[in-house]
Amino acid sequence: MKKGDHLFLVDGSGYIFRAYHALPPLTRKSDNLPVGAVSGFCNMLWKLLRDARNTDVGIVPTHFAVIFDYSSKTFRHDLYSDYKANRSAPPEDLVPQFGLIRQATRAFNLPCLEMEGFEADDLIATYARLACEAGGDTTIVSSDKDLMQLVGPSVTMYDPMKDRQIGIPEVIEKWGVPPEKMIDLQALTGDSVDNVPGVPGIGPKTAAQLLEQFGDLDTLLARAGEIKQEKRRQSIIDNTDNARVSRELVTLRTDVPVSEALDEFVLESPDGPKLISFLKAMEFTSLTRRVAEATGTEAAEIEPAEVVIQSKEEAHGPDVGARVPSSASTSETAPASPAGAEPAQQDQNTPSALAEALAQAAVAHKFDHEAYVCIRDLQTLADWMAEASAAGVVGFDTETNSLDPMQAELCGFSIATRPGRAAYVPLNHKSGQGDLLGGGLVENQIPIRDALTLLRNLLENPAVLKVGQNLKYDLVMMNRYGIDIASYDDTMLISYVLDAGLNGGHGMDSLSERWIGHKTISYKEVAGSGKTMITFDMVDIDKATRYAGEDADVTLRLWHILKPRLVAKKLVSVYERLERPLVPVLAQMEQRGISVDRQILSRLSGELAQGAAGLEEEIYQLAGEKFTIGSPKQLGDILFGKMGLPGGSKTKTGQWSTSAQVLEDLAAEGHPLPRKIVDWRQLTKLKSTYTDALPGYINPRTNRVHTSYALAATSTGRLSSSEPNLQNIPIRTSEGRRIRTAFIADKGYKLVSADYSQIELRVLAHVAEIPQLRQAFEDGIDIHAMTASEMFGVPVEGMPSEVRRRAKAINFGIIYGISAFGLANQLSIPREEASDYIKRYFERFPGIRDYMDSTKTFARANGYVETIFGRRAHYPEIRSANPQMRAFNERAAINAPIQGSAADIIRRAMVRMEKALPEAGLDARMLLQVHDELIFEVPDEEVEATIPVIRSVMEGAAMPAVALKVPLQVEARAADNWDEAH
DNA sequence: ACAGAAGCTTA
DNA sequence: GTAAGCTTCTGTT
Repeated sequence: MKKGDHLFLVDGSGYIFRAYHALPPLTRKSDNLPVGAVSGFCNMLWKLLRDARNTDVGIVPTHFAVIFDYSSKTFRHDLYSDYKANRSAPPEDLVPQFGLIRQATRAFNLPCLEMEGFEADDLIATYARLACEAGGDTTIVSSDKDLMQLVGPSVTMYDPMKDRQIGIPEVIEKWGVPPEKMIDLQALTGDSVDNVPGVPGIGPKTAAQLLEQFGDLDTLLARAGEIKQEKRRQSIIDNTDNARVSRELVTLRTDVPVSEALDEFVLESPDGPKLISFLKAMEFTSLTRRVAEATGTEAAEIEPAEVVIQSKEEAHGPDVGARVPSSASTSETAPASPAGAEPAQQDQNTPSALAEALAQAAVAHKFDHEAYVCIRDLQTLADWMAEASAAGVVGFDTETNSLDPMQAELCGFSIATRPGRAAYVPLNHKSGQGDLLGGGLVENQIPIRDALTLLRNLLENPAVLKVGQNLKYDLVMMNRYGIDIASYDDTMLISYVLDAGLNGGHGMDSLSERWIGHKTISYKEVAGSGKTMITFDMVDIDKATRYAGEDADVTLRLWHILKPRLVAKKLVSVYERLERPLVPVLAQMEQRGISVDRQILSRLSGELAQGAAGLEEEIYQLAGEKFTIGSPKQLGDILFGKMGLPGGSKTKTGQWSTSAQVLEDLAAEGHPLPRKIVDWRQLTKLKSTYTDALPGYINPRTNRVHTSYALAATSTGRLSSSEPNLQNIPIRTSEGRRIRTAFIADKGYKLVSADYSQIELRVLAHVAEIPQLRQAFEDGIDIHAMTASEMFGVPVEGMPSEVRRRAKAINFGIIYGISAFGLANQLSIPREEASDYIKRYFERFPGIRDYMDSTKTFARANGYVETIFGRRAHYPEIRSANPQMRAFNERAAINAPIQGSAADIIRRAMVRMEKALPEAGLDARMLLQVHDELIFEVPDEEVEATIPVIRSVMEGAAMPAVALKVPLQVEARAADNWDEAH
């Protein structure tokens, strides 16, 4: 958010009531569902978004959010227990519309905000303040007088029903005081609707006159004796305290601990199909038509969305009654304070106190595996589904017969509704004693179709938050059974955002020990290990219930503990922008997989085998005996013992090093054997790791290779790929590149590879603000040649390639937290010479040294470093007393913001890409990510149209969160195989 | 059957 | 000099 930006904040709850009373009642034709307020709300939003120029606002918003009351119970009740006491419950036919209007907001692709313990007005006040501080303007879409105190030079209000703007003059005209005195005025007049006492006998006219006379409330109260009118004087003196309390009640909080940053409210173009789907479900025909026209969508082809109608008990909104989470109210045990947490002393209803109580309950509630329920009939399952949806948050876990979600079959699933309360639903457990065709199905399991029908309602209901641990697995799994999970959190990812780089990892077992102090049942205990390991469908159902129930229970508890910490550490937007949305994107990519040509690999494998066999003969000849070439120990004995070659370095275990570097050096001295070893290693490496292993990963069902991406594996924010790792497919040598030719597009498709050019150096130029680097990238100059020219005074024209090569190595060295030792090794030059290069580099680019020093200082002070998007990487050992350890952590800390920022950028690109391609009407499918490269499968005839979309999404991926001072450049090519596309 | 070291592949 | 994962060999469990 910056100067010139314009934020619209819609008072959603206020609008509901006004629309309900002002507009004629309207019901959905098919089932008499009341939807009058929803209709008014949708029309109002559409008008604001599409026809802003035709309304009195006349402004096109850049940022937009809709804000709701969470419930009527807020911190104000503790100031004044009678606050809003005389409010009656909302009309029956309004209640279901609370939830529908929130769904409408999401259908419009707009942020939908609410916070327990605060009124919508407090959130509005807070965001208006934040916008103002960022230099932006705000329009509050509401006509509520309670919000008028916020009006100012950069904040106006807009009444959408009267199409009228309310600025400073309008406030004065209506109330007789300027906006900044509205609080004092309301404190005097009170509010009968909200039961704010005020001073009896003082109305707006008198209040304005008194404030005019005395200036402000405090002065007025202090000098009340001067008031001439006897009754008025007495009333004010008698009600001094009431006036003060009233002032507190009407003062809006501008310091709500909001979790979303303004930048997350950037207005995005409406998603035509999504919106139309909702409008159709509501049966708003004329608005559906208008939206279809404006977004160029064919409405007839869109199915109505499934909308969830909330009951009075589930609905959030003003006056539907405070919801006290069940786990807080029913926890019998006295909550103990978890390590490092402050005891909750403040009142129970502030959001932080509530979260604290829940976190304590999650730790304190004791584990009772026998209490977990095993669900074996439909009615019990239905009851649990209802309990889960009433809870609003549910721990969820699937149990399957394989670690590979692309091959696994569902064995059952578990849910938890509050700490200690969980259930397992066995669906596909087999008995050990089966007939010849295999184990028979155990009796009394709910038929999988019936169970999934009920489960679907829960998983696809966006009003219920599903909490998983490594949810990508369950997402892929449920996807394969035709279910799309909506609204979810992943405790593994929350932990990763909080603690990347810290000890312990982010698996459920270690999180449970660390945060709850509870050791979970290990998988080994239920399924055994090694040869005798059984698949989960063979596990005894009682055992499975204890294990699976605990998984869901622990996951939900961890969520109660970890989620509030995101808020406290201001990492919510990292989680919600860079982690959570990537889960379904990666789930899709993994499910798509990529085609690999078996023939090419097997032909290559044969050639490699032949080459290696030939080399083996020659090696035995030269060595004079047969030995295991692949054993560095034996090889070392041959080379440095038997043959007496000059031994280079030794490894840390005291063995002779036989690394490629050592062997290359020996070869350069004219010894024939080392060269053969190097070549042999290359061939056997390619054969065993790639040509022989890859075909084994081809999924028999899909005929494609499906890698698995880990989101929470690296300290910097990069992804990792495994089983198979498709991020280290060879490219450097011509032999290796032949492996890439085996990665092919389907018939009628091309592979498109799009990679960021020099993204880490560009990030470095941005964060360290190096003018020459920035200029060079701006001008599209060869960056390594420019560096060489600056350092060695050699003109770029006709520069010897060796000079450029050295500069390139130095540029990379800088990114890796350079050391003279490392650079000397890389370039095979003396350490003194490398040292001299570095010194010269720092002289030419002093900003680099500043960046490195300030990063080290920051890391030492805080124990972590940050990317440009706020992701943290922890390096606690940077304070180590061991100089080697310390230096290593310093280099890692220097590298992490660079590598991590680049990783964040491509993550943002991937999240947007998954939406942008279909929005552009393209069938291109994103398949792979290799750190700075994305690989797509694109229909032949769409290649030309797709590449510009890919480029623009990738090149613009940092925006609008960060305006890079250096342009990003993406190179994209299409071909039949990966080798030619790259 | 498992774990660590060494070595090699990628960005 | 940063960040990963996989294979082989080797010694321990």
